[in-house]
Amino acid sequence: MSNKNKKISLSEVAEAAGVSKMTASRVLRNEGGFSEQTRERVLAEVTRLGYLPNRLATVFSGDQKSTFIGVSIPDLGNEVFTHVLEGIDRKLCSFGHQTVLGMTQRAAGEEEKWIETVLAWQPAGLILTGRAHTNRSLQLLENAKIPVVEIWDLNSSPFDMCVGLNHFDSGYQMGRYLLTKGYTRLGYVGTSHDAANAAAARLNGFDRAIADGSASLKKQLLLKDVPGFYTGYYGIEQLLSGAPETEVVFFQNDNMAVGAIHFCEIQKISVPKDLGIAGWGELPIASVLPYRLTTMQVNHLRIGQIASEKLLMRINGDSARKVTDVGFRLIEGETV
Amino acid sequence: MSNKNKKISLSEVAEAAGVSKMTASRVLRNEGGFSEQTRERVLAEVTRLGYLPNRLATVFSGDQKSTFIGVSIPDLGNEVFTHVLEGIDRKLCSFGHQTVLGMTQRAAGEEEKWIETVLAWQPAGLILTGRAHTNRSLQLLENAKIPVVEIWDLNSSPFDMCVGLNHFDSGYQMGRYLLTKGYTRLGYVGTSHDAANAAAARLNGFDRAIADGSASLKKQLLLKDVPGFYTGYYGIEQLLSGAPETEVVFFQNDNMAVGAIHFCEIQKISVPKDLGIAGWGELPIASVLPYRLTTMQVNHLRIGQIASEKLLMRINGDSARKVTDVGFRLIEGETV
DNA sequence: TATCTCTACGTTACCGGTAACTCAATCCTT
DNA sequence: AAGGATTGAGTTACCGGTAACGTAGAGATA
Repeated sequence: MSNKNKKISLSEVAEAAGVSKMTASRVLRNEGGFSEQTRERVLAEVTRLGYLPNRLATVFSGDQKSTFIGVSIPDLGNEVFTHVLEGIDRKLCSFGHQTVLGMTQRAAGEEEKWIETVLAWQPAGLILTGRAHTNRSLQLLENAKIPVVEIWDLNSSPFDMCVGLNHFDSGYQMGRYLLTKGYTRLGYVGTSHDAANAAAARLNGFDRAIADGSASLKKQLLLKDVPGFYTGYYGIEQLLSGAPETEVVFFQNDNMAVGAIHFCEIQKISVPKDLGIAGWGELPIASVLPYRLTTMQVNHLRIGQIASEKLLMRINGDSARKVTDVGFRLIEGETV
Repeated sequence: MSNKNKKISLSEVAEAAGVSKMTASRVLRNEGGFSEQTRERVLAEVTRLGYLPNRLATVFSGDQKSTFIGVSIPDLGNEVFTHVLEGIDRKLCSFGHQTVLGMTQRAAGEEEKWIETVLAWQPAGLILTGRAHTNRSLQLLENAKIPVVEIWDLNSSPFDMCVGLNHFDSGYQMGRYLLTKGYTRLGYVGTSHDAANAAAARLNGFDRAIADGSASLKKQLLLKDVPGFYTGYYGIEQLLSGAPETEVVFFQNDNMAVGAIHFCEIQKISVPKDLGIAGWGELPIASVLPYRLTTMQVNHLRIGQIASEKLLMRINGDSARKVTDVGFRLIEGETV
């Protein structure tokens, strides 16, 4: 039945049906210009031979547009980005597009290499996490002439389009909030691993708020590890041993904050009486706590959905807003 | 500089360099048969024009093999599968392949549709989660003549290759373990949402162990929701209100188990004194607990890595074992 | 000097679809 | 009955690369 390693092409279907491949093509696209008899014969052969069209051919020849969308995210291990990716893929799928994944923050220059590879496949558009790109990356994007959405950190003058939130501002707001709570000796624990440098922007905002309020950032710790539960656990230990007078600590994300709370429980440090803890991102892990974690709410899924929507609009020739701010919301929990 | 919406092709590079496109092609592939002078002229034009090869053309013409790998996972919202996906993408990337993502378990028949779409792009191989496929899906895979790896649930006679663990056995072992701990009235809480039906297999195994031990499964609850923290929280509440005499509950995964423990804390139900709790999958969320959760350890990342390795071997013409069992390990925690 | 080989190219054909064009037979119109 | 429109096709060219083959000129060899 099936010839060795050779896929059935439209010509073979056409030949089997006794028509030219152009006629077969017309039948399959229901373009008209064929008789009912011919239609049935062609479709019968399609089924019998198990014919599947080769999208490579149509896209390559320029007759159809590609439906690939390249999506680069820093890290699947980071829960934050899997939510974003889920939002993206859901939306893209429902509009008949395919997500070509790239994890690009394991090594420097990885993004550039990935962009080059994926562009060679003629994608219809690109979604990139973060706003830092090499010059050559920008040149490649320029030449590609396809819509590009940068997500996560807001960029008032993006390469093309942008969806995210102002991480600096969210850090600043958290700083202001902690100051209004009466804290004067604040700490920060994060990692140097953050992909899009968004966490660094949050820290800068936090710093600025403290400077504006003339309090002091006693200690900031940047661990060389992934921003997870354990990093928070050991991070708080390390911070407190170096700066035991710290009154409140802002963490890179909720996972780390919850790790820190776990440490406090074991060490009988009362939260928030002895030490305040604030997280960022409103991750599911925080639901585990018997009280509400003070954190910053961000709608990750929505970032992905909006990014996809903008891209699809532009692919369809419509225009889309350059910058979309999804914002953030301070959750006044019970941990500060 | 850049012509409207038209990408630079090899012919244009060749023309600019004053050679035929064949010669330019030879230079780019470093195939030999050109002078140093010609090489320099061609490469200079490549840089100047920002030429990027069109992989669609070479793969389409059959001169090169595709480097796409289609990967279907049920749900990115389920942490378990993001770990598997991470393992897959890391390995594939490092061997120059691209992951084309598909989330296929939101609606029935979604997988079949996805397979058809992705096959049209001539992927080099496929990784599918789960072992249940429609007849037409199998027919499509048959015609495609590319390697396929089914992951997650073990299948002694897979379509092509298979990596995973025996979910039935893992449920059985958990059941046996709980019986040896002296429990006689056991419960189960899961969801009907489980993608690959692997959770159903675990429940069957659990059931069998209980039957073999002549204890009784008092109540099993299948919620119509995602298997997360909240589902566990409300699931245990519902189960206990219907069967308060239950002594121990096995959950579909750790997230649900931790949610249940949270409920117990609030209700002043002592774990494990008043109620035993067992999870499955050893997810990071369990690290939040001040004691070790009784659960089943599974190396998710490794499943993805092995699946990719087998696929890559077969793509390179080597043979690979049909079935790989990554196994599981009971973690005897402090919650039963 | 005639032939032979090697170098550095150029030419043609092909992959699998579709657009654009062509064309014969039939039907309709006045 | 002649001319025009419609129907149901077939033919050719093209997309961007590469394999396979062809070839002119230079240098080596007999």
